[in-house]
Amino acid sequence: MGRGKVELKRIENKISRQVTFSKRRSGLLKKAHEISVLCDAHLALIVFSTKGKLFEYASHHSSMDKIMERYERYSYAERQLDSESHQESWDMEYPKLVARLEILQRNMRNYSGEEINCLSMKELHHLEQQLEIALKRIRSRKNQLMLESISQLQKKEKAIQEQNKMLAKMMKEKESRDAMEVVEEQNPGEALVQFPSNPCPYPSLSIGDGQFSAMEANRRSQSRPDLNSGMPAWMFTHFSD
Amino acid sequence: MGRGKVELKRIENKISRQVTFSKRRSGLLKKAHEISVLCDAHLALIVFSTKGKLFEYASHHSSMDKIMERYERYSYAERQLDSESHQESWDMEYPKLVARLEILQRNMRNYSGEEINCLSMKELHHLEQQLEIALKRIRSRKNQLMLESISQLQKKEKAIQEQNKMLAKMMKEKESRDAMEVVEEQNPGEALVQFPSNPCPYPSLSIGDGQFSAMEANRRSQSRPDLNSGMPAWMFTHFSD
DNA sequence: ACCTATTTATAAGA
DNA sequence: TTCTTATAAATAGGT
Repeated sequence: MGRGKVELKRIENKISRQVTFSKRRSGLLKKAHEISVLCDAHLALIVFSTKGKLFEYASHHSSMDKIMERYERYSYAERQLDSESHQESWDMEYPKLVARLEILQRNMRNYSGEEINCLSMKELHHLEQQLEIALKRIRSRKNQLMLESISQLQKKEKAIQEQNKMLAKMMKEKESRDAMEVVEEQNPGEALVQFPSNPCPYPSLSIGDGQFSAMEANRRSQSRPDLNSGMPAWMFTHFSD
Repeated sequence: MGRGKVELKRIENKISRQVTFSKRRSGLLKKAHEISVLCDAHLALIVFSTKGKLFEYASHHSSMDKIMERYERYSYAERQLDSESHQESWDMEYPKLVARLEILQRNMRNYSGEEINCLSMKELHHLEQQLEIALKRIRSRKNQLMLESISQLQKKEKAIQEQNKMLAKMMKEKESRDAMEVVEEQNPGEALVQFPSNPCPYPSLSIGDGQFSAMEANRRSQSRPDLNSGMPAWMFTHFSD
């Protein structure tokens, strides 16, 4: 509709794209409003421009949140089925864990808001089960992290012991060499036992440090009150944070 | 656009409302798609018909979830301020519990998004504890509902037994009266025992029905697959749903 | 932002 | 629901 027909493809000219966006956006919002009034439909419309500006419409009936909440509840069943298949593979990759947690949060949202006053027994029960699942997953992930940490620690322990042995051997050699020198040169001005200035030519190892750095590289650091009762603080010191 | 002009008001005729809905819905979805393609806009559209059927559109760029998530991030700051004030009191009434759950979700949201890839042990642990708290509340609420239900049932049971007694008494009286009549009138044409056409002049009572109607009045009714394993379905029959 | 030739959407009817 | 068609609306391209 307009002077010329338009192909359904991205408008390359930035200016006319912007103009078209503005025109069609208002058209879309208008039509959304019309259908909601004429047909008594509940609807929500969210539009982000290319530049990230937000425009939204929600029918008079309900707020954006209400509708999104309803949507999520609606599509819960399907999602559940989607993720059901992953149920088994528990050590799933991070992206999947992300997705799962996203769904979980969504579900939590569903049950909050004014409606929680009116949650039925069934819904409460459902929620409870979801949370139980969430907990299971989180614990499984925690466990995985701990096991990884333990195995890392064990590796490092081994490496350090290796180093120890080596050092002990070096020391012994050095001692015996020194003793020989003392015997041969009789020069008491020198220190009897002298380590090289860098006593450890091997890569420095410290237990429990940095083994998750890749994983946790761009985590935001936020100060939150620490509610970690039940696990003594020292337990966390093996995990970079 | 069409044979006649239309006023912007709810179409009262149910049939034409439905027809208009169907037509305009597809128009709206089409336009939504067009603007997303032409202008490279990210958008999400959710439509519920009056009867509760869901229609949705999400631009190719991102899933519905992504867009809703983005939307929520957008309006996150404001919400945060709203609920911040409720932070402290812990054993609170429902409205406050609602607020608390909102905060919980918030926290969950914090841990999701791309950032979740990098959750640390500490953060996982924190999350776990929050979920445990949420579970506690939900269970406590469930318990409360069950206790309420039980006491309601007991009340009704009593009332019905009361009624039974009364009916039995009435019946007995009627019988003896009839017997007397038979003796006096010797008229075998009439039924020997005749209840009034409405056998129960008392308000009809049914166990376990409607005791939560006020609370659950405006819950939407949607058919979802029942995932409530662990509690037999019949258990829910005492709760209106 | 406004204008208007055109294209599109759709109301009514079948 | 789907199709047809007259007409109302939306809007592309221009100012």
